Amino acid sequence: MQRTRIDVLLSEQSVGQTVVVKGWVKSFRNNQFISINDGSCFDNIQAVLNRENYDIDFLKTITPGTALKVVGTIVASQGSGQAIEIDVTEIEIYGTANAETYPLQPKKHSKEFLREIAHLRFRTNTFGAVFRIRHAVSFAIHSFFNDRKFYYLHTPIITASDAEGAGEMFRVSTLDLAQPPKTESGDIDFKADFFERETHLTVSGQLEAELGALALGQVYTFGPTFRAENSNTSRHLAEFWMVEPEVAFADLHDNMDLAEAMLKHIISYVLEHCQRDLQFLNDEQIKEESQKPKNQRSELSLIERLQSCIADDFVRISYTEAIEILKNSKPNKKKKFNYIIEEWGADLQSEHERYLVEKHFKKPVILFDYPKDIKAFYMKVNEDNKTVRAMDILFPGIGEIIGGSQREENLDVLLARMEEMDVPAEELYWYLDIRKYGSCPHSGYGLGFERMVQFVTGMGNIRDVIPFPRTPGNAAF
RNA sequence: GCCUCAGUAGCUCAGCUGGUUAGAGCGGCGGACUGUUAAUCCGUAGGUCGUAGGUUCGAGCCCUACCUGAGGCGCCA
Repeated sequence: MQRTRIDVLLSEQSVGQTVVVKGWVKSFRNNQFISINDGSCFDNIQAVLNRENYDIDFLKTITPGTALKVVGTIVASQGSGQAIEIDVTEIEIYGTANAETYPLQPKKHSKEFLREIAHLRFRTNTFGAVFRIRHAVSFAIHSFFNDRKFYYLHTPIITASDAEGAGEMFRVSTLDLAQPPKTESGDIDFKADFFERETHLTVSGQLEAELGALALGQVYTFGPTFRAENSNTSRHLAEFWMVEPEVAFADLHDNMDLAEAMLKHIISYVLEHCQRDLQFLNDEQIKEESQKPKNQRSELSLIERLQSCIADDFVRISYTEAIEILKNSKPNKKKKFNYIIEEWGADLQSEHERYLVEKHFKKPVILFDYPKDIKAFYMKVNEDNKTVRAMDILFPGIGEIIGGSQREENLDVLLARMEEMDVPAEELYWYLDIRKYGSCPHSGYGLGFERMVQFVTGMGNIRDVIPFPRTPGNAAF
């Protein structure tokens, strides 16, 4: 007999039907009630057995974590916690979980502890919900771009270019670390390496995505990205997933429109398809915050925050306007900021971004037209020759979730910028060729996938929204 | 990389200004009960108080170094 998934069983509620359910024991009460979860949904099914029919030593092997099969009839539940339950006729145990050593107890565990047992944390309510939602976010991204006729482009993970300027890179090499081959001048001889040149893990697929966009029209990448920065924060990973759409003939405003529509699509999709999981995370966070003093609690619950994000247009203001707001803000005047905003040109710190999003506007903010000196070489220079067509989308609690720009399509201007910023033009000849032959205005952005999942699930630490986080000093599992 | 805080039983934590046998809840184990909802009740075991030094008659508590974790900052997505 085919097994029935618990999500199907709970939604169909076919009383009288005989079913086979396979899953893991959440709890076993009274030697009679087994709560079983199979990962198909948040909720468990309660299997009820007649303890008279079983040996006590057999019943003792049914402990939290045990994998088993039950066969039985769906009946209306006599208890109040659930509508239906299974009247068990047969149990088969696949794998026991020794209660003396199994670390997951039916009690609250800290996220830090669960991070140390990341191989088991999927089995908890919280992480089950988080990883079902992570899947939904991923699926929503693909459906959004597919519906708009974007092509999913797989850009390389191993890259030879060291010129992307997006941070420290991880080296890829098959050379003997202890005794690498040397050139006559004593340098490491990468000609002897696997790719016959120096290679690293990618820090961005953008440059390659641009190549695709200028032929396929509109493309997006969605893949792993690696940064060897020594970043120790709740929103940085050394290995993370990034979504990078790139659109030909799009200017910065088209780019902002696309990004805002995408973010709203993802949020709507999750609100519609992950109700039960979201409700659980929502309630957990209310419970957690009830321990805190009132002024530290969030004004809106998780679900309210998500709903408010899709209800209104995001605020769009230029960097120059943002500086004016910040200059005149209370924390700036009272010198509460660690970095006081004094003049145009200052790079915004996360405290400033948070002020704009969380205090001043209380909704997502898109900042655009940044000073060129604080932005990357490939961003299009405005007519004022002071700013570039860059945009960052700032989200409450997360900060920068998207960074993007219209790209510089003019070859001479781009070359001048690369010269200014010490980006070696020879290495990027292929990137420049795009400006030489059939260049056109184009734009794109990068979305930090885990930051999006963080926002949607309300998880405070990015390490809790990726199955096996890689951070400085940590690559377990 | 910098700053701050923390590390006590398997987990979550208490342990007053340094004072004698280091506590609780949950979990484990043994038993009772039986339509339970992280079941309940009774009993019981479990700790080189992160590691290494030091101060002191005496250190879980004070000092130094290191390790680990968390929060904040920087780098960014």
